[in-house]
Amino acid sequence: MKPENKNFFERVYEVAKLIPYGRVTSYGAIAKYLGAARSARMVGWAMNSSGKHEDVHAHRVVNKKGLLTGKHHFQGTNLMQQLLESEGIEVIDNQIQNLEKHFWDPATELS
DNA sequence: TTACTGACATATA
DNA sequence: ATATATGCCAGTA
Repeated sequence: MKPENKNFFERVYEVAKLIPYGRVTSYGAIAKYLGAARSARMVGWAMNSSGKHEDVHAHRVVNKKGLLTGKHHFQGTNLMQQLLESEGIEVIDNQIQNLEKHFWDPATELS
């Protein structure tokens, strides 16, 4: 079955749901996995609508620099950071430390 | 309808 | 290395 049948957004949601505990990924990685490496913005936009998808771990999706750019869109202020820290990820000043260590690439992990 | 914005990334200067 | 410009698609004004 071809996942391509689904809409771009749904695929983004699926990948976001597949992100394992204590791992993070980047918009570009997801976009690339979906075949739209240059549509990273859409990934973030999809996350914006993730409010309808509770299973989507939007807080585990960060930009290529490991910077919590989307934290501003979360409820409070440091909710996203605390969630990541709660998973064992070290986050300082909205930036993930040891990003490579926590990075989770769908194209690699999911093949 | 067109124009602008947006949780990014890559290319070029 | 930093700064500026462009692309991607969808939503909102």
